[in-house]
Amino acid sequence: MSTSFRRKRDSRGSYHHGELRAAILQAAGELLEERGGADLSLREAARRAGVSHNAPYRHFADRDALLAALAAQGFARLDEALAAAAGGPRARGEAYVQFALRNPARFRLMFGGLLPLDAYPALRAAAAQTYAGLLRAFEAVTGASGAPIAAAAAWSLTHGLAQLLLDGHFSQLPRGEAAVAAFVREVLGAVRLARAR
Amino acid sequence: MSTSFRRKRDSRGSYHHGELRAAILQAAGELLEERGGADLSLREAARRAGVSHNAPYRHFADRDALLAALAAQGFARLDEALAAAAGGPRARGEAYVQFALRNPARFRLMFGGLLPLDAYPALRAAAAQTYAGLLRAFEAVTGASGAPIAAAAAWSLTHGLAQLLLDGHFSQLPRGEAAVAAFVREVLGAVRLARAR
DNA sequence: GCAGCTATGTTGTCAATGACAACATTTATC
DNA sequence: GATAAATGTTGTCATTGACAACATAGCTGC
Repeated sequence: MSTSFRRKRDSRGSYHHGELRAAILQAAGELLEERGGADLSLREAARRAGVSHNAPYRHFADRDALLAALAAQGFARLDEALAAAAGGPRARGEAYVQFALRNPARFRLMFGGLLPLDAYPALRAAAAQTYAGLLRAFEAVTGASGAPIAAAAAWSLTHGLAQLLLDGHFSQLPRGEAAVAAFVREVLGAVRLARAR
Repeated sequence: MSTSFRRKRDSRGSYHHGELRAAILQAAGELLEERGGADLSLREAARRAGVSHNAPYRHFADRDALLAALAAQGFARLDEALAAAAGGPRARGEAYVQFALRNPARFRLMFGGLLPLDAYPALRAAAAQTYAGLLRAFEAVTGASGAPIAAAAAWSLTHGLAQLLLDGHFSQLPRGEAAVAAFVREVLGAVRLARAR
């Protein structure tokens, strides 16, 4: 599927690509999951998209800007995954962890601190939107006054669990997706949020 | 202080450094907090330690090995900080978050997934020891059977909170160390761990 | 239809880096 | 004291991010 939009309308190699920004994002996204964010090179993404080593600079100011775009894309996808998870906060938590485990490099890029959030307003906005969705979900449960703390606690719990699982810190866990899912349910279920005062 | 052990016993530039491994670790540790783990270069660490660009390779197999050593050092320091935090699990949680906020780059290196944990047994051991300490602390509270899940939940909560704070995801927070500490207490306090079944 | 403008790719180049190889100098061992 | 093993150094290479200069395509107004 990736070659279909490589050249615009004729197969003789035309000078302009036409969809290069998207093509680079796509190639970089593949590289991201293959090699991790730290080893993602602009030049290799360009090679994979079939363009010269400097072409990406027309669409991304520098390497960090490309990473930021990938991370923002990640937040958008996470939002979708959370929205699709019907059920209460607990179902959302499970979806959150599942997203992390299925997109490890992407997730690490989003939260690994490689990128200065403040330098990329679009990225910050994407992250803020994820948080806002979480907050709304909690306001329905705890009432508006207790929501911020409850949401922060729930997000922390879920996020930390995802991160620690990704890093392999629960090494006593049996292998297998089902076992992990059960563990996640158990951990999330072990927690009660105190009522707002 | 860093120059005192630079040359062994005479000030005429002797060929052998004598404490190079420690000196490189020290220099790299400084660079880590200044620039973050992603931009830490072996060559700059060497320069800072006053040796040639290739000297570090006598003590570290490659760049990742140096990072792994820094991370392992980080786990050891975290252990100390946690052990020093008298009081129940909650005090340990606060100490954990505080460690992260005071050593952001180190913390990210420890948990950022830049290093494949399994490739560095010493690193894995250091991380496992931190977890073991946590487990012990919880066995005293919840009894042996409920401890693993309770400890996992507590660690997840604390770790996630630290990570999200580091990334600046709670942007509505007022600035200042005291305000952050209060927020941490509030979030950690909002959670109750269910009793073991 | 076409003259020029702007966006988009390309080639050329540079300094920094990680890594390897070959060599030099110490320090330890017998 | 000779000789081996450690430890540092110099030399070199391919890769990379970034900048500059150039080339080509597609669009605009006429």
